[in-house]
Amino acid sequence: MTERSPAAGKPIRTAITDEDGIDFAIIELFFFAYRDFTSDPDQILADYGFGRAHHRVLHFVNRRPGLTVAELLDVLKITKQSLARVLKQLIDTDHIVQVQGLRDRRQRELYPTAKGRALALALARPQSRRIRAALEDSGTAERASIERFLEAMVNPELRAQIDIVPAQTSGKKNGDH
Amino acid sequence: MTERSPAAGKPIRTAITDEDGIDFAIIELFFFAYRDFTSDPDQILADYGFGRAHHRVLHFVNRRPGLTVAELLDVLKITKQSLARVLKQLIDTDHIVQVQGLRDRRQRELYPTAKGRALALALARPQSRRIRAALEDSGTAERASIERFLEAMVNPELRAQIDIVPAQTSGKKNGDH
DNA sequence: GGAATTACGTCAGTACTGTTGACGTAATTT
DNA sequence: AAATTACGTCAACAGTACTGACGTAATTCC
Repeated sequence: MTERSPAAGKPIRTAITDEDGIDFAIIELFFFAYRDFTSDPDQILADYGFGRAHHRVLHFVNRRPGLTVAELLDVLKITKQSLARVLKQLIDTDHIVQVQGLRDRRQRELYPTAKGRALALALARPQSRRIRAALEDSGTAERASIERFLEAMVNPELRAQIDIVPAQTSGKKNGDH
Repeated sequence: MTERSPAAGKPIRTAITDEDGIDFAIIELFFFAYRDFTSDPDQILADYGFGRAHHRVLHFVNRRPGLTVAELLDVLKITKQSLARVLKQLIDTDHIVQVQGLRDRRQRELYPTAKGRALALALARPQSRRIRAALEDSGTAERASIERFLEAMVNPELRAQIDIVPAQTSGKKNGDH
């Protein structure tokens, strides 16, 4: 009974290889890297009784203050109901506030509070530290390669989402005059 | 009532920036990239009634045939109970077989069946295609940078897990004579 | 050889995040 | 005035993760 099921297929004893041109090396690296990348904030979130979903909402509301619920759903690619619970908790705990839209009063613009801003920063800090460490000996060229790669991994139709953030690396700040 | 909660904090209307040296650009790219990276296999898995957990188990059993349950738990960093259901389903559907360990008969060595091997390949294919497309115009140097970066993102203590896979890029196959 | 430990399976209970579908309301558009 | 849109909410459910506990067979320790 312990051995194997009666009519089971035979065990394959050779490791899967890069046959068929499958890039297992990067597939696996990506899995490990993302697992550890998310583990840092997870520990902080646990103190607040929050999960990864809260983190994502908090992140994007801080990155794009004033975005509407519909826009947030579109960025996160989850359903309204999934967002509802999480968003409600963030509002109840005063991390996020809703402001009625000016143009369209049906819309709720989402903004972080000072508390929400602080938490978003606290969550991003270890992740950024990890990235900085990983790029330690890398020059700007390597960094550019990595950014290009990650961007190219995103579905083309959705790449627009990435660029919504107000470019602020250069001197171009707010104000359009 | 629609406006804002009574004693809520004031909305912050400026976007979070790279102040404090936080690398939001890569944090966000990593999120989008991983989201889309996992979306391809998710669709295939749905046809089988499987989820992401099944994928991960299937992947590692194919990559390291003969690994034990304990080793698998260590790689996936999940608990026994989380693995149990998923593994049971994969065994019941004849994707994976257990073989009693030779050295230690308490251990169950896990092997893919032909069916399990085929599914693992089918799941990896779109991911590999996406990676290849993302690396399209990249040379070997860029690829190396990206691999180095991803590896450096993994917790140092756990980097050993990555190297367990039998190196097979070079001619060194099985057999030690 | 007997006791402790290990590897694994399993049961119970719970939490978080995600899904679909339906319904209501207020605001905007046609 | 009617249709549509943006949002909130309710119900029901699924997948994946957790903790803690218990049992069994095999191995190791003394």
